[in-house]
Amino acid sequence: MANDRAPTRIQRKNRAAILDAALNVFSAHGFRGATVDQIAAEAGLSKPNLLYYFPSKEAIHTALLSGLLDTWLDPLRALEDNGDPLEEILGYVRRKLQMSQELPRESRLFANELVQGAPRIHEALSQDLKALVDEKAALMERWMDQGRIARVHPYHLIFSIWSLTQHYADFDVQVRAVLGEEDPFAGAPDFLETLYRRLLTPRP
Amino acid sequence: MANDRAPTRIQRKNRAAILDAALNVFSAHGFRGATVDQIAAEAGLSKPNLLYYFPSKEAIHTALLSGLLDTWLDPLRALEDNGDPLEEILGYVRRKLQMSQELPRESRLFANELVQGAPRIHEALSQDLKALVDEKAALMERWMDQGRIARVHPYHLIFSIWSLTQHYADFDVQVRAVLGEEDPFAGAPDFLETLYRRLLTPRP
DNA sequence: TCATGATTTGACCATCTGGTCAAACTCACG
DNA sequence: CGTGAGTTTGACCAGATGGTCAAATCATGA
Repeated sequence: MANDRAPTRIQRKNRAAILDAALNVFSAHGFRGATVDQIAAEAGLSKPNLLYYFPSKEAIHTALLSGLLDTWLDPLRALEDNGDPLEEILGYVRRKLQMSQELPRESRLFANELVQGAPRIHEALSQDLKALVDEKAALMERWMDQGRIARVHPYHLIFSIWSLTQHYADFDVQVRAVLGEEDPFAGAPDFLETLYRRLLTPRP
Repeated sequence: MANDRAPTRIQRKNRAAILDAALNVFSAHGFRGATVDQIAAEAGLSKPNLLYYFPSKEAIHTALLSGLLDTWLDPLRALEDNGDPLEEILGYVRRKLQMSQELPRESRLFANELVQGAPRIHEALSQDLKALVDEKAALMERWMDQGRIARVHPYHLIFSIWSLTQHYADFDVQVRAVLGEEDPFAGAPDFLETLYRRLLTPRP
């Protein structure tokens, strides 16, 4: 059995292959829409073989989500009180947008989970995520008190960054259907920079 | 059989009940995650009875989507060249936000479909939706040419309105988990009005 | 009222799905 | 090379799922 000793070479390879395949399938069909057979096929394993590495479909999903949640929140964690507040926030926007471009599957994995009520990560949202957002919102509020950025509702400001950047990954089909040939990520960075500059530049 | 003659009273009632139940189930679980039994139960019908009114699960889904697409795009259609451009756009934002508040199931239905690659409405997106957006983007571009609103990429402007408003319906769980007690729709209208005023107010 | 079409249902079916298991195979290392 | 742990698989299972059908029930207007 795959116990909790140091993983063998084969274990590492197969676990990684399974998680990658699961990311493809879960992000494309949601939890209930994904099938173990499909994940196994995509990972190049038989179904029983896959279930030798993870005890259940649920376990794969959980492993994926919890393994990715940290990565997902890293850009926000990196928002700190160094230098110019506006540049800090613009940096966060840029990093988030870049993640949408480079990790669209991860974005859609979370989008699927959230839009369906987040039954499996609700706790992480109201614990870890809330704590992190509370902290960063407080930081932004301090910047506003000091007049270094314009005053807006800090939580809604954070929501806006999430929604504006993840939109390009989560609703990629729609964006591309509307834009036609034009690459979404050509115009997005400029648009978002303009938006947040105008929103947050301190006004007299 | 339910043919194409004028629908009876019972037909109207049951079809409506089915579509309402289907909206609940599809918006909560996505297409593959929804089951016919679940929809039938929620509509207060037996499964064979439900399948007497719609030939298949797919047919229910299609009927729902195409019936709702028009409603969904109405606010954008209402954006026209009357009065002040900025107020026109703010009105659009307000209507969209109101829809997120009042019709969250509809929003999540589309969100589910889009995030999973929109296999069933891809055509409507690249035909009707694209045409409508092209038209309204052109209108906005005219306003920008006339200096009546500040210049930004008109397509990304429209995407931003979609993402910022629908976020509150689609990712409701996350928003509420982070906000705690505070009602999301308390702060959202002000935040969005401020955002679009600052973004679009013509600058010297 | 009663005949006829509309509506409803229990029983059923084929397929899919998550998961199990014992047997077979492979690999690393003494 | 042999051996025991690690790995893989074909066959299988129970329950869920989309869908069918003939028979029963209901509603309505002539």
